[in-house]
Amino acid sequence: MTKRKVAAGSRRKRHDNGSAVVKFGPLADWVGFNLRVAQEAAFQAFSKLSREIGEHPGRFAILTLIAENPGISQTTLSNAAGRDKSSMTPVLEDLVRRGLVQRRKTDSDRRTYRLSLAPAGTRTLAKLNVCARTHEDNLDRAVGPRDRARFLRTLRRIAAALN
Amino acid sequence: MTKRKVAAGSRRKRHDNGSAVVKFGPLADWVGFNLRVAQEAAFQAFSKLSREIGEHPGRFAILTLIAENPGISQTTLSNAAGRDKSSMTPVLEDLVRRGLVQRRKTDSDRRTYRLSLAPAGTRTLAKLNVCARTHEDNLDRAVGPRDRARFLRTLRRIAAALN
DNA sequence: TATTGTTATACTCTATAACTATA
DNA sequence: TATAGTTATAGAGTATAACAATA
Repeated sequence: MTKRKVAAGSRRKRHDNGSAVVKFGPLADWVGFNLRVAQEAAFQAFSKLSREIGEHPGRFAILTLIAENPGISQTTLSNAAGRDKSSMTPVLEDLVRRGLVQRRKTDSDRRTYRLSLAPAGTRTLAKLNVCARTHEDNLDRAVGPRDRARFLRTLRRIAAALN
Repeated sequence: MTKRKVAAGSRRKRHDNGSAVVKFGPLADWVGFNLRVAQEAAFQAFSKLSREIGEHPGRFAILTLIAENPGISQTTLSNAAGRDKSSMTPVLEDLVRRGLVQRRKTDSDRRTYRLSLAPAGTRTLAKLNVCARTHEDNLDRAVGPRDRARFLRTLRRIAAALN
């Protein structure tokens, strides 16, 4: 497509069907920009895998956090996930409605819910873990086994430094 | 840990004001998860800097791409930014309205616009570049000068592999 | 017929503030 | 007074499909 016989036209972008060569300039060397592009690509890839099993990609972190911290409250969960508690309400509502998460009131403080995984939630999380494993294998291939530990350490340092 | 000896209360999370210690389990070792957390922290930090000069963080990439490719069309720009062309319409509308970007029709193909920076756009981009420089300095400090090149290479490999 | 850019529309994700019920 | 969770609402940011003008 757009072959053009080599430079018959005088313009750099004869037809410009949207696939013209674009210069990224200094953008190409900024860590921030490359971080965003890499994360977007990775998230898209994981989204695709999780949609194949009929699950939202964002549910993976939530279900894992509940599994690892049975009895956790919604507020604590929100903070761990880095979101406001009000953002969690519809998510939990969905997970409870679909029988993946159990909510029970405590006696000691009847304002809070204690969250835990229902059996269906454990099964869904297992399926999401398969997705994550596949995804991680793809990432590891891109990162390379030698650099993985160092790469992880760098990512953690970035998160720690900019918070 | 697991000190308990103090243990006046019988529960691990007496009041739970949302700051309880949370276990991240396997999440903590997934590259995908750490990539997301790092990118979110970095994006938040850049957002703060750009909001301080009254600009949306997302405008930085757009203005840079236009500056580096004067005469670029909206469709080409959209593809370079990885978004649908319809997503670009309100963004460009805003930039043109504020006098940062110039749009002119071409003679050769009167369907397309040719985009370029107006003087005000060049000035705004310069200010955004100062933000980006500051941001990049913070990132570089977290990454470390030795690892920077390797880190960038890894990010690019991830983006290339998962697309 | 195909493409550029716009419109109409809708969906996701997120936050802020006000509210309730408890504490 | 303060906190847990909900509600109402709004704002980004994005996409899909249909469209008018042009190729």
